[in-house]
Amino acid sequence: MTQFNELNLSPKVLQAVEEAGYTIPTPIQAGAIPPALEGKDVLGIAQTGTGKTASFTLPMITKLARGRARARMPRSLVLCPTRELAAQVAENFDTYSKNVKLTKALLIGGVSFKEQDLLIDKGVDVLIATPGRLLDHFERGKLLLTGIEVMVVDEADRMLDMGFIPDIERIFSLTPFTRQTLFFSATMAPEIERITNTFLQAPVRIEVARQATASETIDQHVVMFKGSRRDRADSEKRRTLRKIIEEEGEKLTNAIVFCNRKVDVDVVAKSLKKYGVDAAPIHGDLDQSTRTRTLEGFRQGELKILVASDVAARGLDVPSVSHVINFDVPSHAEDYVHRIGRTGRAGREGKAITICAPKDEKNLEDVEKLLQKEIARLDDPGKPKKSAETKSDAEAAPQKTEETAAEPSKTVEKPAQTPKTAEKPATSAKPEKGSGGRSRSRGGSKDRGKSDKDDNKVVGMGDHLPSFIAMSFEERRAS
DNA sequence: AAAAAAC
Repeated sequence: MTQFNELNLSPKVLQAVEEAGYTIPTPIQAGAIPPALEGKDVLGIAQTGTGKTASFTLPMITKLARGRARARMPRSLVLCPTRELAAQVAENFDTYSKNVKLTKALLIGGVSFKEQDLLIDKGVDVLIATPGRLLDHFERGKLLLTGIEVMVVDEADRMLDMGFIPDIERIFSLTPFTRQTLFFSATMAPEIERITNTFLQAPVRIEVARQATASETIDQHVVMFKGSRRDRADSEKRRTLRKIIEEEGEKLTNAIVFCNRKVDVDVVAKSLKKYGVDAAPIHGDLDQSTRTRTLEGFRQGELKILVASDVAARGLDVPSVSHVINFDVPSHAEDYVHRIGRTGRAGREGKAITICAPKDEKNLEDVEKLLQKEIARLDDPGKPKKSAETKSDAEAAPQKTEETAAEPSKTVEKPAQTPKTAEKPATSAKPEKGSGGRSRSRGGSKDRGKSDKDDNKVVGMGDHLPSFIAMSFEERRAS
C-alpha cells in the first residue's frame, strides 16, 4: 500500500503529517498528490470525508515552501463556498505547515477588512477565501491575483448551487493562465464540466468511487406529520420534533436538526431551548462570531443540538453526530444525502429521522427516487392520541384525522397504535430498538473506521458515501 | 422557495 513517504512530499510536510498521526494516504490523496507536485492540473471528484482537503494542502505546502510572497501578491489561492469551509481549510494548512515558514490569510465575509488588509499588505503565500470577499478586496485595489501559482476550487458543485460560478470564472480570468489548477467537486454537473474544460489544462482526473452507500449505514426514518389545524401546524410540528428527541433518549448524544428556512432555524432553536433542550441555531444571517462560537461549541461537545440551515449540510467537519433530524424535507433531494451524511460516520451508528408534512410529500418522493428505496415510516410521536375508540379509528385510517380532530395541543396522552415503540409517558425517554429493518453495513467498515481514524482531521462522511455519488460517470449516465 | 455569499 502506498504510504505518505512515497509521495514526494517535502520532509517537513511529511513530518507534520506523521506528527498528526497519519501514515497511509486516502485514495484521493494518493491519486492527487503526485500529479499536483508535478505541477499538473488535477480534477478531483470526491466528497468531503475522503481526505480531499489534505490532497491539495499537502502538495501546496510542499511547493510553496520554496520562495516568498510579495506584498499584495499572494502565491496561491483556495476558494471555498462557505466561510466555515474556508476556516476549515485554513486549519488544515496550519496543521501541516507548522514546520514550514508560510504566511496565510483567510478572506471571508462577516469580519472586518482591517486585519485581512494588513496580512495582504505584508504578502501571503496562501490565500483562503470565499468568492464574495475575495472580489471585494480585489475591487478595492488591495489585491493582485497575477502572482497566483496555484489555484484551488473546493466543492465546486456547491459553488454552482450557490450561484458562484460567474464569480469563479471571473477569478479564474484574473489569475495568470500559467497557474496550476486543482479543482474538486463531488459531482460533475454539465456546468461544472464546462468550467473544467475551459479553465483546466489536461487535468489528471482522480475519481473516488466507494462501495458503501448512505442508505446502508444510516438508519433512516420518516415521520409523516399532519397538523390538526392550519394555525396549529407549526407548533405541533415542533412538538413532534421534541417527541422524536425524547423518544431517542440517551441514544441521541448529539444531533443536527436541519430546517429549510432560516426563520425556522431560529424558531425551532428557541422552542427547543424553551423546553429545556440544549440547542443553538446556526445559519447565514447570524453574525460570524456567533456562527464560529456555536460551531466550536458543537464540535467540543458542549452543545448537544445544532439547529441548522443548509449552511451546515455539506462539507462541514463536525464530529460524527448520533442523529440527524430533518425538520423539513429538503427541497433538493441531493441535500438530503448531504444532510444525513453528517451522521453515521466512520462506521459508527447513525440515525436520520425526517419529518414530512403534507406539502413536503413531493420532495420526499424525490428523495426516495434518488435513494432508490423507500424510507421506513414512523408514527408521529407528537400526535396526541385520543380514546381507545379513536385509536382503532386511527389505525384503520391514520390519514383521516385532520380538520375534524381539533386536538388539545398541551394535553399529554399516551401514544397509541405504535407497534414497535413501547408506550410511555411523554417525559420518559425510553430507548427503542431501531426497527427500520435496514441491515447494517457490510464487512469492510472496521477497516474503514481505522483509516478514518488515521485521517481524522480531514475525514468527513467516512463509510457511507452515497451510492449515486460513488458511481463512476459511466454508471451515472447509465442509470 | 430558500440558502449561501459582499458592503
